[in-house]
Amino acid sequence: MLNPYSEIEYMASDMLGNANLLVVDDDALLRQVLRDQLLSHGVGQLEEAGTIAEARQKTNQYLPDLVILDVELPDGNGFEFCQYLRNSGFERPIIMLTGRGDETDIVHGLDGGANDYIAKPMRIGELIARINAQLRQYSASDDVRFSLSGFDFVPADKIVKNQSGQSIPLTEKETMILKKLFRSWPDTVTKEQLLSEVWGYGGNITTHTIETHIYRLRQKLRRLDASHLIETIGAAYRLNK
Amino acid sequence: MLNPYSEIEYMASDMLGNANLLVVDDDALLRQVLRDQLLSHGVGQLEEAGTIAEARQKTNQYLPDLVILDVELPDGNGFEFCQYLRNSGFERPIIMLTGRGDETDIVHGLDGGANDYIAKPMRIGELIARINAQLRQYSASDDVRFSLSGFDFVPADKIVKNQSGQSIPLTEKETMILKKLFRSWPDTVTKEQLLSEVWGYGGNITTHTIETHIYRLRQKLRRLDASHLIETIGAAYRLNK
DNA sequence: ATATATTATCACAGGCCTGTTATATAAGAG
DNA sequence: CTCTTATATAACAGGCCTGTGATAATATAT
Repeated sequence: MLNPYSEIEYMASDMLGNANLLVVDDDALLRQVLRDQLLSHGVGQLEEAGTIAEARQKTNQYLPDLVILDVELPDGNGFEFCQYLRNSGFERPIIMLTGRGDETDIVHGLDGGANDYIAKPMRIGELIARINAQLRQYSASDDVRFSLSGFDFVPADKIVKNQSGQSIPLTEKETMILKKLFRSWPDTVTKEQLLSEVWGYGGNITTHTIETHIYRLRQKLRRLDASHLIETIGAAYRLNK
Repeated sequence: MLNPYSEIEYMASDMLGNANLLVVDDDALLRQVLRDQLLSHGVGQLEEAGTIAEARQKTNQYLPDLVILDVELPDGNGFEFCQYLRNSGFERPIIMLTGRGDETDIVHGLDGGANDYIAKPMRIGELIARINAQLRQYSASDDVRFSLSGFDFVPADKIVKNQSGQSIPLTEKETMILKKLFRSWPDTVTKEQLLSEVWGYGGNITTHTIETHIYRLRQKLRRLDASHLIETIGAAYRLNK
């Protein structure tokens, strides 16, 4: 299981850049501070809500990658909204924010489906780090979805969608290849990387097989007007914006 | 995406009972406190290490589901060991524990691959809740593995292993069915649940198809001397210890 | 510019996956 | 105990997946 000979250095990736966040807090001043800080840290997209009603609407509309949720809100409390989200099938990270740091509150929040719980006044660097940690872990979950320039890829369903709602089914191998490409974006992925990631050690496969699979993927993507999505960079492939 | 009509109440499941934990701390007294508390909360299995060398050995030997890791250790620091684990391919939750609650330390720990970071003296209820939260999230990751009475199931590899090391490959559908069964254990899973979970709405499938798949699964399991693993309870199935 | 190597495209075929049909066995009702 | 229903077992066949062989197009080198 453990491979002590790995030569790849662990690097905390900055997930914030591709993330779409929702901040739910009735304190407009705090929202502003968070907005400034998150934007300056390069957050992908940022939505805000001051009430639970608004949060509910924005969650549905934007399907954020992560929710930062205050406990005390004018039209209800965050614990209930968190549970509502979980009951609705929302599986993405929720970080609760609160003025009270009581242990019972923390336990309540976490047991209610929150992934993390931070007491106010929070330190912005810690918050960013915790957001990154949550996004990092979520990116390894089997609920994860990827989006790039309007195209949605849902590994669990093995489909790619375009903005018009057209959807194309993928095979197992195609899904694994695309997953690797999305996870590595904006970096390139060599054929050797695909070999070891998708086929593993047992695979008695040449790189030519990969070329064929890429060809088939491109064929399917063309039907979604996404023929440009996979580009060839030397002996590697990369997703193109 | 969101399904506001879900009738299933979100329930924070207690993941601790099936978990195998490793506590790394040089303070024997603290370890004892943790051991008592975790055992009284029904932890599955508990290993301890006082040094990094010991931790390294025990991680390899037991492959714990979660690591609780102190920062200051006699033969090195926890940050480095955390990174070592990540570099080794260890993807399971790591919760760092430390006397210092400096923001830089927290950021350092989280960016170094830790999933959570708690400052000492920690409150035991919070620690338990955070352990549960991490295990809960990990159980949705695509790295997850399941074990029951000596049989290992690795969804990502689509295989089942027994203790003698024999391994049987599973098909896609078999893997999904077994995943649902393991996730629901020790509860039963009705055929209707399998229908909606594995085939979803589009599936024009009768419950008889499920019976066939269960039959095939049992056939494969028999080759591992695990014929007893799937039992029939009325119109439902369940994993048997 | 020509030769060589790499990548893209296309067709083929074996094999595995999977839902169905058919029959046997077991469970449950009256 | 008998009849009825549900579940288990077994064989079948169509279809999809996937690696490979063959050829065309493109890139790279000399």
